[in-house]
Amino acid sequence: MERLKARRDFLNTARGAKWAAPGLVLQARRRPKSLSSSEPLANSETPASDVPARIGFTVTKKVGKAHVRNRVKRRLRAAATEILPLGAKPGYDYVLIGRAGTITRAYCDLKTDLLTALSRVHSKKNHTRRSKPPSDSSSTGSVTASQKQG
RNA sequence: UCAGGUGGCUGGAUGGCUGCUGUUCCCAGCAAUGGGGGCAGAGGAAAGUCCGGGCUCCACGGAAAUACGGUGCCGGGUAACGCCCGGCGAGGGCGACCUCAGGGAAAGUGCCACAGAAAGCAAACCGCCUGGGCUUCGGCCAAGGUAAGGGUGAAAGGGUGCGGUAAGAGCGCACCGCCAUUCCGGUAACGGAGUGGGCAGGGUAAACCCCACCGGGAGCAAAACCGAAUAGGGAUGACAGGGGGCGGCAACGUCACCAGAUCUGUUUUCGGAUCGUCGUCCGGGUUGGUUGCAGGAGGCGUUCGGCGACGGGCGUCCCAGAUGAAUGGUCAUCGGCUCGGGCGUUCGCGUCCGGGUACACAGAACCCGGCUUACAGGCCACCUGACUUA
RNA sequence: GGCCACGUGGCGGAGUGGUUACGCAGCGGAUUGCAAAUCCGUGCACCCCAGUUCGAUUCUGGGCGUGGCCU
Repeated sequence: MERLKARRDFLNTARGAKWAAPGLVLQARRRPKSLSSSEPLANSETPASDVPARIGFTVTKKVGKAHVRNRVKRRLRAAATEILPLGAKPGYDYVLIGRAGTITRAYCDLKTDLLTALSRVHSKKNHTRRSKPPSDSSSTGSVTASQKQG
């Protein structure tokens, strides 16, 4: 699977849908054609379904020192190569963010975390983060939030 | 047996499934490429970036000097070092052994708060003593000699003891310390012995400073090469703006009109500056790619020289090379750690059963020599002290 | 990866070898019918560990943390 390498792609993906599991955080976004930077071949004639999904990893310094971050990235990469061919959609960019609990979480739980995060992200794929949150949050909370914004 | 000291080593193991990077071989293919196999793949600190080099670029006549920074007992090792080895001195420990930025304070300057009479040049607050004067006989006054005692302080101008004296004082003597000098040992730092001097010269140089030695600056994101698309720069060639009317399907032709936009000086009048489209060429070089980039002050073994650091000879081996960054993920068994229980015990622990487990510190990024810091557990060698037994 | 700078109350921010200013914030009081403003008073600090020194926030060494630059 192709990897995300440029900082611009990571920032674009962070504007998409997001789901936080106990073991990881998943961000996903359908790739716009004009912003596909690292692929000069992807012109407008190829449909989006032929463009493969891409995956990137982010582990910040808050998680730990260098060898801890390496280990977190390896576990996320192993889980992604197992799970993403089952649940990833073509034309999407995915970013997996490691957390402090990634290194201690059991591997099967990590895989279920990734599966639920994929389904959650795809269920709210039409909404960006700026729009109203989906029906998970209670109605009173959304009302107060809208009142505060007003 | 217990308690220590020094030096060195190690840093979980095996297997199954499934991945990554480099390299090589085989097969298919014109090629691009695809499939399969073999081999190699993190550390003692890879860390901190604190020193020293290699290498690259810049500056420069070889270089030297000023400023600045660093180092600082002596001798050796090394490419070099602030590192290492051996020795010396001082301090600590019963000892094995450990620690030390360990040159110069009689070249100069500064500082030593508070307290204290006095903080650096010698002086005298309370005191002590002598003779004199006055006296209400309690003492007081001025002169002189002292620095033993008190008090302050981190520090008060050698220390202890004896003699000595009106009281005292290196005033005299003994020992210790200090200074100068001679001889001996040592390459030297330094040590030992003798003689002389009654003793001057407080501390601070991780305060300025003096002396000796070292240092041109920046760093592989250095540097070299290849090199698009877009925007922008330079040269050159061609065309020159806007809306309207008329003719024409359109391209375009023609007619008159307006001279444009931005910034700015100025009260205004009035000025000043910049700005178009297309083609070709040149130069620069952002994403990216290649080199730099792993055969090196290399590792291992052996032998010789040396107390040692280390050096010489011989043999043998090629041993990570990623770039959003590979060297793994997961499962099982064993091992380790830990918890609970049973048994034994020389009370240190051993063994059996069951449970848990995150399994020390920590991830190469151009390379090398050091230093510093972090580190569960385990192993080896030598040495010291105490106790017991023979 | 490489190269630098800085750590002082809750916050900002001076300072120097000898018990650390100042401002805002906090607390208490005065003033006011009640508040604000004003005035008075008060508490809270030199990142950590060693060394030099009689004495370290300062000087030196080592850690830890924060920030910046090169791309």
